[in-house]
Amino acid sequence: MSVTIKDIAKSLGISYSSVSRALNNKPGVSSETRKRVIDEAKKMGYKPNDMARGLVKKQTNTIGVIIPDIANSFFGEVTEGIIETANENGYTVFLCITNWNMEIEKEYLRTLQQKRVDGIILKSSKDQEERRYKDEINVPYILLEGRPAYGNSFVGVNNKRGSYIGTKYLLKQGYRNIAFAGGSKDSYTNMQRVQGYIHALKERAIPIDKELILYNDFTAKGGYILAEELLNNDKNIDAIFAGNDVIALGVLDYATTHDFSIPEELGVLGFDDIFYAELPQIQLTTIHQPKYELGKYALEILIDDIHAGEDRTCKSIILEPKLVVRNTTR
Amino acid sequence: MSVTIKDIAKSLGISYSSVSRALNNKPGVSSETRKRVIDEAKKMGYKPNDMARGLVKKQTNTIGVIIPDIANSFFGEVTEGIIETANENGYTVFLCITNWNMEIEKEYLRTLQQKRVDGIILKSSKDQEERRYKDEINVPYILLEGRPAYGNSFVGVNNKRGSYIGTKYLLKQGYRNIAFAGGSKDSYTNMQRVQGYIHALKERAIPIDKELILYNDFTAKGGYILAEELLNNDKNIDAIFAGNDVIALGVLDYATTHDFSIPEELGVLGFDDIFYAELPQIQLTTIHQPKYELGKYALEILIDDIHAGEDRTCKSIILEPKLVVRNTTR
DNA sequence: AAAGATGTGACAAACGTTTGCAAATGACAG
DNA sequence: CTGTCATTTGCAAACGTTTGTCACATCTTT
Repeated sequence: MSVTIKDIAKSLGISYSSVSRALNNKPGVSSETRKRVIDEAKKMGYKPNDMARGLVKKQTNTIGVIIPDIANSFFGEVTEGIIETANENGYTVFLCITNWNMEIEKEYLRTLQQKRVDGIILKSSKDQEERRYKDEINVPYILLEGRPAYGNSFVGVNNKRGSYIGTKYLLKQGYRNIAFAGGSKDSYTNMQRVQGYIHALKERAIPIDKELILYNDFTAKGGYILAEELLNNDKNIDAIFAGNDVIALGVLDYATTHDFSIPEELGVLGFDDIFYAELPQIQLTTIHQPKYELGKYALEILIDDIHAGEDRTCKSIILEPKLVVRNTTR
Repeated sequence: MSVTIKDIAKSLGISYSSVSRALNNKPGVSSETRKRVIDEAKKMGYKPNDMARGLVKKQTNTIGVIIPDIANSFFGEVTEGIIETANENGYTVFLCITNWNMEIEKEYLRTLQQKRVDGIILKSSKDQEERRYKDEINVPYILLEGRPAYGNSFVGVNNKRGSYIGTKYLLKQGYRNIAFAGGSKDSYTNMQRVQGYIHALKERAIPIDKELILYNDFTAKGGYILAEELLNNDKNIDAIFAGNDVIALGVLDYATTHDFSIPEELGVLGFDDIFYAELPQIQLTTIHQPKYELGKYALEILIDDIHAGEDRTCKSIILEPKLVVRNTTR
């Protein structure tokens, strides 16, 4: 079928080990033979077979990345950080999208290991499951944005602090009845954000009203539904802290189509600072996460872990979020 | 290191060919041995090595997908169609993002072939280059959304017709000085859209003013720059047809921040119908492309081509776009 | 001119599978 | 009790590489 190292050897009348050495810039071949080999390889259109190579070298220079949703540009930007850093380090990224589906996530975890990737970066769709993976995954892996470390490396942001800052800001701006429109209740990230929100309220001795804390999906649709629910009771809600920017978008959708004036009548605060938060038509006030850096650090730690081999020690990196004020809060 | 088929064989005292047959549901082993093998494999945590397997079977059940930009949700949705259809058919997708960089594109093309993917779906960053690939790619591949077929399969949309419909609609709505804010001049897709625009104008005997047809990137920034240029001359432009929705977003950005009233004073028309075109804050009138289907058909054709082997015959699928009226046109 | 040092290239094993073929086993009929 | 099957199992080659070891030339050095 395709040209192999042996074909080159035969055509040049030398042994194929010499061809291999020539092509890999290994010592042990004269520069003259090396040149002949390289020319012949190009002429014959030789493409090394990474499977054969991987088989003997026991490494693939490939790392697997599993994320729930690429349409959410939060993950898009993180992924960008991962891929660029990977390429700079000579790794290729095998990107897997689970669509928030745990079955698919497990499937990918298996596939990646069968492909013998050198390491895995995982954002699980369900933080609870992560501890189980300890036994199932036997390559270096690192958890992204979820519950820190069950004996594995971790990169994430200080979610609790982020929503604490955000809630404090809303209070400072004079909002009094602040609701929380959360994502999945199963999400550790989400619950951390709720914690920060509660913490800020308690600090000001404001009683926590459980009915103001609702959960749905991390989607615009989820936000729309929660907004509808929150704005149609007698609670006089004057601000909604959304679990993330996508949710906030759904909240804004409901609010603008139902004539709530923003930011006077209703303040809206997001979390993530994805790229359309700053579109002039949207101008969402939000908590900024360093997304590209998240990906970059994840990959860098992973590579450290890979190089360290069996006796790797796990690390956690927690980055600090910050408030970005735009037009959806007064 | 990790458990192999030989370890299982040794531990069970049988030959490793039997283990292989048992694990692959091949005939030639008694159901009793099969059961013992499967149990032992699970117990030992056996994970087949896809590289070794791929080496002998000469197939990887993996297809490579190369796209310029995942942040552009047009590609995001197409990719979704590809990945889901692939999984349904037992294939895994190796996703590669080039960032509109031809160097990276070529690099990935090489990498994918070294990994011996069974086929490739390619959206090139520069349609011109595609004809060159004929010799460089020696696995089945299919071009996505660009110039149809140089002897390879193709899936795309009728761009010319799309912009023809769009321009006609703008005229019908009473817009008279319609400019075109295009993406890359190197893009065949882009030029087809320009053609459709010109065609519609000519049909109405409106003279073509070259100064109203400008090019930049397929980015929001590009759109912003072009809008600035188009709206600051004496041409009295009353509508801008953007090369795609992302460009349109940039146009809207400029227009709203510079007090053009939309849609009265300025009509804006996009192309693609990506998801935020329908956000209530945006409500962009645009030409809809069946994105998911584009990806789905691309994959299906590719699989056909793979199965057909050497004597595959190339196919082209051209889908029809349609107009979606929202609020950026009167 | 003999001995050692050096550089070049060939040979073969190994990586973890699949699979064609041969061998062993057992059942059953003649 | 032998011969003929069918079934189950084992052996070994193959896939395309990398790499340790060894043999051979060639070139110094004394």
